[in-house]
Amino acid sequence: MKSDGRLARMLHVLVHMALLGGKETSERIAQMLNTNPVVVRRTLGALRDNGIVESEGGRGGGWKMSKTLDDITVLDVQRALHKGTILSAGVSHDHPSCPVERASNAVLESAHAAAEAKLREIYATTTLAEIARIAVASGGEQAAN
Amino acid sequence: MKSDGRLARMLHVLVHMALLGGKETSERIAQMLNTNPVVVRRTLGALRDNGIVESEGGRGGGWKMSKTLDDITVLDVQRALHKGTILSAGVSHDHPSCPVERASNAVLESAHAAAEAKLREIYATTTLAEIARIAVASGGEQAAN
DNA sequence: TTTTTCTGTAACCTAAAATGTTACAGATTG
DNA sequence: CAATCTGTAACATTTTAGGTTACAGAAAAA
Ligand code: FES
Ligand code: FES
Repeated sequence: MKSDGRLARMLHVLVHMALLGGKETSERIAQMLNTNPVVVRRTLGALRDNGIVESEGGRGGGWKMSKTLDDITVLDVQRALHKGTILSAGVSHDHPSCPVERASNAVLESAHAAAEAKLREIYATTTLAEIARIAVASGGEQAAN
Repeated sequence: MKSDGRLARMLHVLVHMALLGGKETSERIAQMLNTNPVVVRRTLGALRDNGIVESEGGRGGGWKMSKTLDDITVLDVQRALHKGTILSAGVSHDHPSCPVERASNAVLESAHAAAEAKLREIYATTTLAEIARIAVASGGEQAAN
């Protein structure tokens, strides 16, 4: 498949919106993401349904944040975009009654569950404010670009 | 894409081969994986190139293990199948000069690196013998199936 | 009230990667 | 030589994110 870049893109957009003032239109966000307004509406729509941003139609409308960067974690955005687990184990279903297949799957699933726990822990303790801080700190020189 | 079940399948096949005697043909393995002999050759071929199994052509040929279950870890099989990292962060490349995009990507990559470290640690300390033990212990009753 | 500017969706097409399939070439044994 | 295997090439299929086109509807502005 094409790799899933929604989480990275949404983090980018949210930090952008918070840092550079207020409302942004789908068209402008599409330009900064190098894509199409429809893709933006689709993806930001999921964040709206989870109370992270708000949208307003009509002239002068657009998107704005519903929370501050301090009140949004990476995990919040992740959950808005994908229900269910973050990682998946890639098990096999070739011979469901076979104990060996079940044991193999169980080992892989348990390992992935441990890795996912680690990932969720980091996502849950990383706020978008932290990303903004890193960006401001590291991007000072290149900001004039 | 279709989800990648190669690791799970290969664990299954290797434990099967070790437990149920010696040589197996691509045709027989394909039946137990509910697939095609060509898929089996492709996938087992990667394990052969990494010294985990050996193949022999011609009449009476087939596949057999090059090591014991104790000497193969899940990580060995993983590395034979995929070079490079296990997890990937799904970063964005929409605006490479933007410090915010870079910070977002960096945070995601670092989180995934931590999760991957956990995963590799488990893979590296789990031998196929352990999978065999779990299968034998849990599958006793259903083995008659 | 008409025009302009936005969002919201439906209904496609495209891309990428694993898997499945068909068809042979080549090796090895009997 | 015949039979049985592996090794590959060359497709077709499946899945899911992303991209595109085309409108409908809402709201401000004129
Ligand atoms: S383009 Fe606006 S923050 Fe990156
Ligand atoms: S089919 Fe042989 S071990 Fe599962």
